[in-house]
Amino acid sequence: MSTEQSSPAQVTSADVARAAGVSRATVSFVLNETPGARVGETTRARVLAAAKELGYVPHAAARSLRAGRSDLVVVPVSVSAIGRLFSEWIDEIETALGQLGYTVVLHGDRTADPVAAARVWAQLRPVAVVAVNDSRMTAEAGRVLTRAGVRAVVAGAAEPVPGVTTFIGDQSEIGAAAIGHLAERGRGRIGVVMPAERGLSAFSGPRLAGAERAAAEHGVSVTTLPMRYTDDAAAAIAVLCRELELDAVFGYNDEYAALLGAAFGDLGVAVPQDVALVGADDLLLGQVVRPRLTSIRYQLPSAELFAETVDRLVRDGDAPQLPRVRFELVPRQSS
Amino acid sequence: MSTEQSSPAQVTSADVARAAGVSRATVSFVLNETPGARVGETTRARVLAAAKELGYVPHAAARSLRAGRSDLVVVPVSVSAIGRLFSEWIDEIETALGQLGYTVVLHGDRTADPVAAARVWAQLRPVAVVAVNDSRMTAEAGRVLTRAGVRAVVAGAAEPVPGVTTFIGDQSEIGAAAIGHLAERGRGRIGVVMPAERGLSAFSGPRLAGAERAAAEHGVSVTTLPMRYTDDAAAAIAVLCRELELDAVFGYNDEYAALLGAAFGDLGVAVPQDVALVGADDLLLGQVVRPRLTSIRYQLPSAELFAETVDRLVRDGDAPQLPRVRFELVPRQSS
DNA sequence: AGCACGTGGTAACACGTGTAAGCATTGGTA
DNA sequence: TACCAATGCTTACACGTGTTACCACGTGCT
Repeated sequence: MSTEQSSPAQVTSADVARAAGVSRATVSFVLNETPGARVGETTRARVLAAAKELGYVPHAAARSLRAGRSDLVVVPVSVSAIGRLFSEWIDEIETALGQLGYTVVLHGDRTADPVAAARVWAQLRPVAVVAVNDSRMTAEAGRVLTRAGVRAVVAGAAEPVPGVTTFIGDQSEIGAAAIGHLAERGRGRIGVVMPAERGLSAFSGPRLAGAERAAAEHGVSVTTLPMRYTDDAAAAIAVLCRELELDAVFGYNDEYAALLGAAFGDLGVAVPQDVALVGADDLLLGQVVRPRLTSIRYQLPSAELFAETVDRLVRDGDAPQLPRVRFELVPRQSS
Repeated sequence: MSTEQSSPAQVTSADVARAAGVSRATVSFVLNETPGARVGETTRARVLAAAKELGYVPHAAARSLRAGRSDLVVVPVSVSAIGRLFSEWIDEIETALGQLGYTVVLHGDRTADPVAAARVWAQLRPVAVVAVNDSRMTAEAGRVLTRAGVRAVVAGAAEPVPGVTTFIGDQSEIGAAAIGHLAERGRGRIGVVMPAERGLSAFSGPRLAGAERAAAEHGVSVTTLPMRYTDDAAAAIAVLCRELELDAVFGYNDEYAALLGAAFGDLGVAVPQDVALVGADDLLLGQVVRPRLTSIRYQLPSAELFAETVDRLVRDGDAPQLPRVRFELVPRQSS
């Protein structure tokens, strides 16, 4: 009944060695093309054939356990909480790091406690953790990771995080730019949309803070407008804006601003005549809606530069500073 | 200079054992709360204190190597290639599986060859691979994974994949529903947008096939319109539609349809009078633009049910069939 | 013959963990 | 006193891999 060739549950390099009639060490030399090792041509061919025949796939855990380090890069990010801008950037970073030989995985847990989250990442013993837009990368979280042998700990934040390679991009500048622009256009009673969705507070908090800072400078008033990303919520906020007699709204980003803009239209409120509207992130969506949205554009560092920086950190333990993220206002029809 | 308490590069359970003055086995018993093990109360406290003091984090690779299985679930998905609908669903699946004790990671490589991709996933020796919207989960890829000890291999596809737990949702029904709707409204010369973006062909191919099938049934004509997701490309396609005298367009999904709808507006082409427009995926975006987009709604199984199915597959090797994905046309102003 | 040396390969250890098996001590019972 | 059982802990092995050290075997040179 049972045939000899029924393969074991897990195909290991020992199985390949047995099939090729050589030792396990030889298999390792052939499959990894180990520089210093000498293996005969016929043996090499026999090993490769056996590996292919058995469908051998190396065990990354065992490999990294032995090597003392993995090729894993963990990127904490909640897929539903990022717009197109960051999605595409992260996609490019994955590709760029992949070409450098790293295995990138995204991890989307929403553990609130930074240290608990860091502990989860640390369990995987990655060679790098890259929190491009995750506010949980605190100094203490960084220590947990460093202690677990993570070579490159990178965070995007407004200010340097001690012990962490910080990549500076101050979201509050976005809020400030939006309010400054509206104030210059003569608006004085300004609403600021705060998304109620989970996972977005890392962005919305700083944007609001920047808005309030700029409002104080320009002598205008700011009202926070908590809003969920639904049709009904937008309609309610539009009504509220009219009741409060606001003459401008900063919509957090283009998605929320577009939704609110449509609600204004349904209500007969003219944009920008009655209410000026400013979005952010410069998504294509802002050019799909009418009136086209005034927005604020990011200039993120190229994925290649970013990947190279991570690679340097892993290999040398040090790397040149990444350029600061720059923001630029793009005026369109809505303000 | 050097103090005794400078901790080693990697804190292991042996370090904890040394600090607590017990054996490594005892440490394992305490930290894992091993059912059959008996450890005294004072010893237990000493171990916990030492672990906390040293900031010990277990090594997932070593653990799963010893245990023979990991708690990893790999979800192949390119973050930039999915809309809001799938993003939120995947987010919920992550949460649900996380509560069942799994560690979910998203992996976004775009290796074209299914077997090569499967080999990359297999290296991580996950306990499950869940390809909810990845066309690379072929029968052969499934074999590679099964051979590597993956217990649950799940795929979303139009037809059952041999050897893989398939979760049926036929994207071609979307194209068919759109064309059927347009034909019933008296449209006869219909364009079908095909996105040129990488990673979307898994969706667009079946949708086009369904459209062509329905067109043959209803005796209407179909023209494919390859389009990138940019303002300029949409404008060019709009001009093309006018030249070809099309009276309707199925826009692949709401995002592409909205972009094209705006281009029609700029060109003075009236929607739906001159050209009817149908999107898909029922994104909120479709209700943000004017006219509101007729769309096609998905009904995906709940994340909890999905997670439970994966869990069953892992534990029992078998699970009840997931409900088929249902599609429903939502008529609005654009058609 | 004796020696050096290149070639092709193997044996054995280490990585960090979980757990089965075993050992010492203690208390209770015959 | 002798034996059993429970308690509390340790010793030792296995998981799959990479790599260092070593061995066997020619072959050419002195």
